[in-house]
Amino acid sequence: MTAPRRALVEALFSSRGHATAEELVERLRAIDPDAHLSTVYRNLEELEELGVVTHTHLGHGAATYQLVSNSHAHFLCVACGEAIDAPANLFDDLATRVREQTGFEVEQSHFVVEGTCKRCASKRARRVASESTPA
Amino acid sequence: MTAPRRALVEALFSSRGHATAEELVERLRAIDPDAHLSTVYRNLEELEELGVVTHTHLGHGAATYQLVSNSHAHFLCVACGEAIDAPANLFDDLATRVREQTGFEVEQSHFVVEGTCKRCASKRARRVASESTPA
DNA sequence: GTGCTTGCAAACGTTTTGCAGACTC
DNA sequence: GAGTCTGCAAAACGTTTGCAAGCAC
Repeated sequence: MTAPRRALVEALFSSRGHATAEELVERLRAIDPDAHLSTVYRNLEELEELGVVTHTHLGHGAATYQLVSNSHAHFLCVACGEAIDAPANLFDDLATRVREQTGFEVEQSHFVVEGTCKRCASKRARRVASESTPA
Repeated sequence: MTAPRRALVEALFSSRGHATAEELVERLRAIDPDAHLSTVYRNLEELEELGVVTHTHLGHGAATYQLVSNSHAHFLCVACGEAIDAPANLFDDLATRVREQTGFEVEQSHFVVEGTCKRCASKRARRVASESTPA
């Protein structure tokens, strides 16, 4: 247990998910200005093997890392790119049904459901409505 | 409509999904050896804007591209990395429930559900069983 | 001929790797 | 003292961009 590793775990604890490696290293640098990105990646990899941490790819950019105990599914809006935490209970039935039908064990905590968020959906609905009632 | 573009659409049609940009350019090169990756990316981007194509990030590597008409959800096994096509009907209830509870419009065709496939799950079950009954 | 499309090469952002020195135990 | 972990620099990987030449219309 070295100092950077301890600091990384603390940063993960205080981040409640959605933390990229870049964000994590910045938090470490508040404590140790020499903290390095590759160290963060190496430790995250190790923590992931130990089953303590998962990562998620939200959209195109960098992956976000979170403690398994904190992890949850996400809704990702393809229109505005916003990531929304999904209530876990929504997926209970799905997981059961998938297991019955296909034998696949869904890991609820670690995936991304894409679509359109409320705001963008209603924006789109308004636009469509105005287009179909020409001046 | 240029030759490479036509060839790309044909390649997409014949690929039934799961085709990376790299794989697509290779298929194009069977017809035109000079076909270039950046052309593929540019055309895919355009086709995506037109709503003809979607892409999905399966695991860590390159994104896979598919025709919207061909598209479907995927199960991705975190143990062996295999991508399994998911039956679409599994997500109908989920989509309805999510809309009701959160206002989010799930786009069923374009996401990845992670977990453990049947084979890896039973492998794991066997391993756990043998560990708990020591010689 | 105009304007969009291409191939190329070089850049980009994220992640991984090789190495020598520093650390933990 | 042995072995792991770190910082650094450089590479790898997928993707994007600027540019000049080439093509469709």
